[in-house]
Amino acid sequence: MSTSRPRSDPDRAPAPNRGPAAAAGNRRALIAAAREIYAEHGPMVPFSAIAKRAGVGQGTLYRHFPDRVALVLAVFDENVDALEEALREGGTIMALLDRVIDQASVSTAFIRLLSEHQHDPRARELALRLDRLVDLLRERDQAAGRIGSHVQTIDVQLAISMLAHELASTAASDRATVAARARRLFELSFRPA
Amino acid sequence: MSTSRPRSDPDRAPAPNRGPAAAAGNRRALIAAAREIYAEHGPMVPFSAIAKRAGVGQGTLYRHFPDRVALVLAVFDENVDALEEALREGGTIMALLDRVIDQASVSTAFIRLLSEHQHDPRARELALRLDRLVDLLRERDQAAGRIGSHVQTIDVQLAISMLAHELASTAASDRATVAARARRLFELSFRPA
Amino acid sequence: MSTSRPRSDPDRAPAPNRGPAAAAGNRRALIAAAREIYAEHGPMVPFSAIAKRAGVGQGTLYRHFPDRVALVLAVFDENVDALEEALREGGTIMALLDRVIDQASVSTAFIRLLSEHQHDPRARELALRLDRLVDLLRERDQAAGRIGSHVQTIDVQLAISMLAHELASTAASDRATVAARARRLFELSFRPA
Amino acid sequence: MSTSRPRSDPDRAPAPNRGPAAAAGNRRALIAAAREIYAEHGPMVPFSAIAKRAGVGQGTLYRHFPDRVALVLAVFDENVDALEEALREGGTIMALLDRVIDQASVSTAFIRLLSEHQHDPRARELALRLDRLVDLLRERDQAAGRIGSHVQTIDVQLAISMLAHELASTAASDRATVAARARRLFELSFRPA
DNA sequence: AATGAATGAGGATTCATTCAT
DNA sequence: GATGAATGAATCCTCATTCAT
Repeated sequence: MSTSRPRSDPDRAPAPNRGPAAAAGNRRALIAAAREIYAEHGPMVPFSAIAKRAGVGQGTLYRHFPDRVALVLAVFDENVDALEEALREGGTIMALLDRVIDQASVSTAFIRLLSEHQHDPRARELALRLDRLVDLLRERDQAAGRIGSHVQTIDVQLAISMLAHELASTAASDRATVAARARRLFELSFRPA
Repeated sequence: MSTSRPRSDPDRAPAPNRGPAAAAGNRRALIAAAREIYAEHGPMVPFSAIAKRAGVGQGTLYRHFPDRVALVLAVFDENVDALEEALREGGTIMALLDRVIDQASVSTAFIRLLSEHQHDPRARELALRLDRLVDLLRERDQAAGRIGSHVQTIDVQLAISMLAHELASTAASDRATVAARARRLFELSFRPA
Repeated sequence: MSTSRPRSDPDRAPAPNRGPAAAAGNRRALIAAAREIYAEHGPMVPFSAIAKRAGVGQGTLYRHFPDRVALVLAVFDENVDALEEALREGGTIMALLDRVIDQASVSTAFIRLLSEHQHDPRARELALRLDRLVDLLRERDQAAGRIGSHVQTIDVQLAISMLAHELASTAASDRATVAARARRLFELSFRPA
Repeated sequence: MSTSRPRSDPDRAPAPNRGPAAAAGNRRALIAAAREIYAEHGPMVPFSAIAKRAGVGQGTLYRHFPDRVALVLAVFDENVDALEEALREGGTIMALLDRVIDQASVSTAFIRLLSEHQHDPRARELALRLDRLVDLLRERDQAAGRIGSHVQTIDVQLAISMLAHELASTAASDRATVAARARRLFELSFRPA
C-alpha cells in the first residue's frame, strides 16, 4: 500500500546514477550482473532480472544493450579478451577447453546465441576471433606433437561447442564430473596417432 | 459469483472424431505431431502447437499427456523400443550413435528433459532402459575388440548426450556435416589403444 | 502409455450399467455423489467430478441432469421431502434451523442456486414447498407462544438463507461453533417479546 | 529453442500514461474499478475485467496487485479506514451494520476472501483492525445500555459476515428490503434483555 | 442407455519492449 | 541519461458441454 518507490535492489551498493561516469559504471554492472545471473539461473532468466541484479532500471539495460544478443556478446567479448591474453603465449588446446569449462555458464550462453543467431554479423565477428585463437593453438600443439595431425580447427570448435552445451544442461552438482569425463574424451580424440 | 461457466457456442461445426478408436488414433497423431514439431522448432514450441499440428483440440492433448514430460517420454519411449529391437542382435556403439544422429530432434528433446527433470521417476525409468542398452553394446564391442577397454558406459552416455545437444542447436543444413565430424571424434575417443 | 480403459472409479462398487434398472440406480448414485462432493469441496467442484464420484461417465450425468440446476434441485428435493416428513408433526422453527445446519452443504448449494436462478421455475417451485413448510411451523410456534408474533415467514426464510451462506464459507473445523452462535442469534431474534 | 521471445508489434498506438504520477492514479483507478465491478458482478469476475474497467493493461493490474487477495485487501482497507474515522467517535454497532449494508459488495468480497485465505497474514491483519473496531463499539453500546450484556464481539462479527454474504447473493433490486429485514433481526438479537 | 473422448473458449499469468517523466 | 510504469501478446491450463461409438 506504500506509495514511496525504492529505486534499487537493496543488496547492491548504491551507485551514482547520472552522468557519463555512471554510464560506464552501469555498463560494467550490467555485464557483471549478466554473468552472475546466467551462472545461477541459466540463459532463460527474464531480461529484467539482469537489470534488477545490476541495480538499474529496465530502461538503462535497454539503452546499453538493445537486445539480448548485444548483452551476451558483450559478456563473451570480455571472455575472449581474457582467453587471448592468457593463451596467446604458451597456451594449448586442452588449456582452452579447461577455460571453457571454467566459464561454462557464459560459454553456454554464447554458444546458444551462435546457433540461434548464426547470421548476426556481431556474433560472426566474435566467433571469428575465437576461431583465430583456436587455429593458433592447434597449429602450435601440432608442431609440438601434443595433438595429432588429423585434428582440424573445426574439430576443436565442435568440441568446445559440445562441451558448452553439455555443461549448460548439467545440474551444477554434476558439472565437475561431467566436465572431467568430457575433457578426457576429447583428449583421446585429439591425441597423436 | 456465477457457479456455472458456459463455455462454447452450441451451434458450431460438428466434431468428427470421438470414441475409443479415435482416441488411440489421436494419441498416435499427437506423438507423430510432436516428432515433427520438435524436429522443426526444437523443444520450446508452445504445447498448443502440437495439438494444432495433430489436428486436435488443446484439451485432447492434455487428456492424453498431462504435461510436456509425459509427451516427450511417450515419444522417446517409441524410439527406445526401436533401438532395442534394432540393436539387440549385433548392434554396436557406433551404430547406436548413428541412430541418435538420425533421430536427433527427439533425442534432444529427451536429453533436455532429463536434465530438467532428473528426479521425475518416469524419466529415470526410461533413462535406465537406455543405459541398459548402452551397457550391452559396450560389453559386446569390447569383447570383439571394436572399442578400447577404457571406455565406460558413462562415456558413451555422455557422447550421446553431447551429440544430441549439439545437433539440437545446429541449423538443419549443417547437421549432416556436424554429425559426421562429431561421430569421428567419438570414434577416436573409443578406439582401442 | 496404457491403452486399456478402466471404466469406473475403483473405490466404488461396480454397478450393472445398462438398462432401465441401472438408470434409476445411476440417478440415485449421482445424487448421492453430489451430496458427498458438495460436502467435501463446496459448490465449485467441476461438474465432471460428480460423475467420476458416482462411477459413471460424463454423458450419463448430463442425461439425467441437463445442467447443474437440475442436479442441485434433485438433491435438495430429497432434503425437503425429509424435512416435511420429519417436521410436519410437531416440528418447530428452531428444529428446522437445526436441520439446515445439519445439511449445511446441500442447503448452501441450494441457496446459492436460488440467488443465481431466481427465475427458474423449477427453483421457484421447490422454494415454494419450503416456504409452505416454514409457514406451517411459524404459525404453530406462534400459537404455542414459542416465538414472538413479530416473526414473519420471510424472517425465517432469511435466517435460513443467512445461516446456509455463512456455513458455506466457514472452514469445516469451525462450522459447529459458528452454527451454534448463529443459531443463538436467531433464537433471540425470534423469541417472544 | 528460441531464447528471446518477441512479444509485441513495435508500431502500435502510443501509450499515454507513464511515470510515477500516473502510477498512483492507476492504483486508485484500479481500486475504484474493483469496487464497481464487484458491485456489479460479484467477486468472481475475471481479474482482467478489472483492468479493462480501469482502462489499463493486464500487466499494470498485476504490477500493482500481484493477486486477487492483494487487490481486495487494498479495497477493503480503504473501507476500514473510513469506518474507523466515522465510528470512532460516537459510533454504534447498529451504525456499523448500516455501513456494512451500504458497502455490501466490498464487504462481501472481503468476507469471502477471509474464508478462503484465513491464513494469509495480510488478511489476518486487516480482519484484526475490524475486530478492534467492533470491540470498541460493543463495549460502548453495552455501557450505554443500547445492547445486551450477552452480546459478544464474535456475535457482531458473525452478524456482519452473515449480512455481507446474504447481500452478496441478493439481486440488486431486493437488496434494500433484505437489508432492512436482516438489520431488524440482529437488532432483536442484540437488544438488552 | 452409457460411455468417455473431443472440443475450445476463457481465465491466470509472465515478460519483452516502449516511453513519459 | 536514468527510471520504472505501462502494455498486451502469448502461453498454460481448466472445464462445461457435445456426441460418436
